[in-house]
Amino acid sequence: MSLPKQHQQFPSADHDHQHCVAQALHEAESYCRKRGVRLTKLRRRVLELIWANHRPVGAYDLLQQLTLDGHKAAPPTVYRSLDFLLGNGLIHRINSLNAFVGCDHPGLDHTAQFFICRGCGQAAELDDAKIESAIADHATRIGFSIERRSIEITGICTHCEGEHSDA
Amino acid sequence: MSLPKQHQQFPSADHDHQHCVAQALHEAESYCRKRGVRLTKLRRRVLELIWANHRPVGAYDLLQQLTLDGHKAAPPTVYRSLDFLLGNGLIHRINSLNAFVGCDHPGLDHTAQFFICRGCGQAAELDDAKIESAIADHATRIGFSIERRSIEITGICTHCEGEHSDA
DNA sequence: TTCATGTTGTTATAATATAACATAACACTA
DNA sequence: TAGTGTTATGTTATATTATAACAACATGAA
Repeated sequence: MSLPKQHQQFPSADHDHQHCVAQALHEAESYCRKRGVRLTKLRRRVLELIWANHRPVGAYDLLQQLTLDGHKAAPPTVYRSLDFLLGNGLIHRINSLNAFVGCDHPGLDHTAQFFICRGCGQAAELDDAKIESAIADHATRIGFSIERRSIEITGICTHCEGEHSDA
Repeated sequence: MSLPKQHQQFPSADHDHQHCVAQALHEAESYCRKRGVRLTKLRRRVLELIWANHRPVGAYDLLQQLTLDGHKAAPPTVYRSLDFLLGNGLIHRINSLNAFVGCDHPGLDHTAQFFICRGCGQAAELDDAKIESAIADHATRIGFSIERRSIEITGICTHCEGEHSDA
């Protein structure tokens, strides 16, 4: 029972995950209301499924979950919801995994870096000012105008370290 | 005529690209000899095709090039060469583009960051110590053991800025 | 030459993602 | 509240990216 947000940290195994999900959905609702966009039932459900844990989820996993719900869905159903959620900053895409993970502080223009544990599969979203400024500085130096970042660091998190020798 | 290496910079349009390719192939050969691995004709050709310019290239583009060569190739042919080149640090994979780009300073353990211009499609490979140490510091702080990095910054390079209003 | 290993060929298929058009839901207004 | 434009979803087909599995060939060492 701890770590109300995954922000900057890997959540411990016993954290109150129901709280993460509830808060994420609540924030998404208020955020969409504020922006005047519609968090439909389908989109809300997809977001909820993505938040099932702190691991990035693939589009076809989501599709399978929807099917288990009894929702007869096809790929475009999922991808359109994902596009909406991405476009409104409610989720992030993890390119190195072709997968999607919830964002715990919705907002279009925040930067983000991900540490991804190959042991437990969890992803921690960071917003490290030093990393961001180091990148921004380099961009300035070479006259590059940044539009998007994809910063994905893979390895082993503190909880998994030592639990198994390697894999 | 300038910029013998793409390192840290976007190459200008008129740089001596033949030189880039020749040097990359030469370095690859000596690197493979040193490591005792075989840069076969096919692998060398794939590497050469990747170095055709400073833009990341897709696997199926390479396949098409090989076919134009008269080489009747199938996807595994290309992917196996790519695996070899990746495994020996001769190319990098750009996850956000599902594409591959030549590495100009072969070596397995170097870190790398990419600035990718959506105007000209070129990718500049950086090795910025400040970015790397900012990431390493954060990893240390949260007890994360880094294995792989994928740092891809998309935007507009200095050569493309101003050339066209937007797209 | 023979064997072991590594490389490439070949066929099939998996996994991820989008195009294009039809239908349904919603929300505004007359 | 019926009509209308817009947004969202359903549906079918297909594009794009990547790998599995096994056969054939090449290379180098004994």
